[in-house]
Amino acid sequence: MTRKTFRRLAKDDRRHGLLEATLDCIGDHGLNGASARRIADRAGVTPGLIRHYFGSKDEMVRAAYAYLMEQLTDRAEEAARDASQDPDEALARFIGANVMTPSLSVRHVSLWATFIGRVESEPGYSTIHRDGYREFLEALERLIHPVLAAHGRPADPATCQGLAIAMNGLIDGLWIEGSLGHGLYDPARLPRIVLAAAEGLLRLPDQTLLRHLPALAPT
Amino acid sequence: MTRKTFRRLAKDDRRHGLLEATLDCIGDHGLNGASARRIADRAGVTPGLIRHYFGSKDEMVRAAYAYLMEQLTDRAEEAARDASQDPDEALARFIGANVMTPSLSVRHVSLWATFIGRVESEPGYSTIHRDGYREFLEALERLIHPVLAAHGRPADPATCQGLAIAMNGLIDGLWIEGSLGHGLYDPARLPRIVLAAAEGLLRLPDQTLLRHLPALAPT
DNA sequence: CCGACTGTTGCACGACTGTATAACAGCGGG
DNA sequence: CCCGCTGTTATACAGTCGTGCAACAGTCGG
Repeated sequence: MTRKTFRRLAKDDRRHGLLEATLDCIGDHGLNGASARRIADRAGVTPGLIRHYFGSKDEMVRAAYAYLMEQLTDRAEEAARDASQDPDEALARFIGANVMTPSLSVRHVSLWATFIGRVESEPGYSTIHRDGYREFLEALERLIHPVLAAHGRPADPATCQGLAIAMNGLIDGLWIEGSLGHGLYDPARLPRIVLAAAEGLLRLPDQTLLRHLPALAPT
Repeated sequence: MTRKTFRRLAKDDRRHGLLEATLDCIGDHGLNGASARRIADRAGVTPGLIRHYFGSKDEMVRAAYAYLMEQLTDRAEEAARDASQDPDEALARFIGANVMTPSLSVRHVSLWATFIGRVESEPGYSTIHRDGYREFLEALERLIHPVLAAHGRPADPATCQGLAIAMNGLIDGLWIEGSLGHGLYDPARLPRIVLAAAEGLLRLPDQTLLRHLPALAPT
């Protein structure tokens, strides 16, 4: 009986590996099938390490949720930062990025949904959810405001927030259904659909956002 | 050791009771904590009955998912059926109903999300999801078409479907975030927000849908 | 009122769960 | 080069999981 050989990793690398393995297992098998043994296996370690790094499996799953939300919001904000100085284009890029790969991902949606399903009852989840949602909403408000102002539309905070709430709903809903790829329509239609809808939602002139569609072309 | 007294129930009543208990447990404890013993307990029976009625626990959970989706789509279509002959009002009622109680329910969203999280990997779930989604989408198309036609807007099938897809996203997203009640805004604002957004999305004149807001007042 | 059908219980089984703990071994500092 | 720190493994444990099966008892037709 020879003992398994191993490498000692930097604290953050090991944590990172365990969190990724946790998300992989939850995505593949649900919170149910994501047992400590399976996760450890996927990460290439033994279950005891979970205790060492996170104290308990529950704590690790909670950390994985926060880690996922951070990934998602970072990616969205990065898409907006890529944009040129044009506020219209920035908004179009931000909105469009959410319904295209890599954001349009069945893995991400599955994980997101799995955690959302536990937000109500699992202690600590609601805070993680609220923080992620608020961050997304505020990013949206920051992008919407200059666009409204540039087109001479009312842009007071209350109006902006209401529009951001609606826009967030639109994006979330299309992101979810698009990612799940049920085959009822071609997901390639989504960027056009979402930008057209966003234009209407904000009462912008036709093509204000849609004309930036080519800029969204797959990298 | 005295044996538990019991009543023999009609097949459908017992099935129904088990499905409700399944959803209750999944809502409270997730797919994880919804063990056969706990579900049976909640239904007031012993775990053996699950095998008798559904063959296996997995099969019962699958049935519970289908049962939930049926509940959700039925409720939405009922809201539209309540509407008067006015297409605008019918659409407004349908849209609004989805972001008000009883549809706006953390229990329903939690259950829905839990199942969505498993659509990719759990055999049989994708069919249930697709059927539910298609039914919702088609209901939306049927409601949108006459409204577009009445206001002289293009209403060809492709346009209608694109708008229904966007509208479904809008409704879903607001339903989810609104139900979770994270405290970032008052959910009572949602009917106004969603109707205003829907008007813009469909390029309808102002107040086309919003003027039916009072008709949505809590029953 | 009784017999029979079957819905329902109670229990046992092996597999798997999370985690506590002791022993081991990789790796950096001297 | 080797010592010591600690990241990592291996093992044990009590609890829970889903479910197969035999016995019980409610209910209905006669």
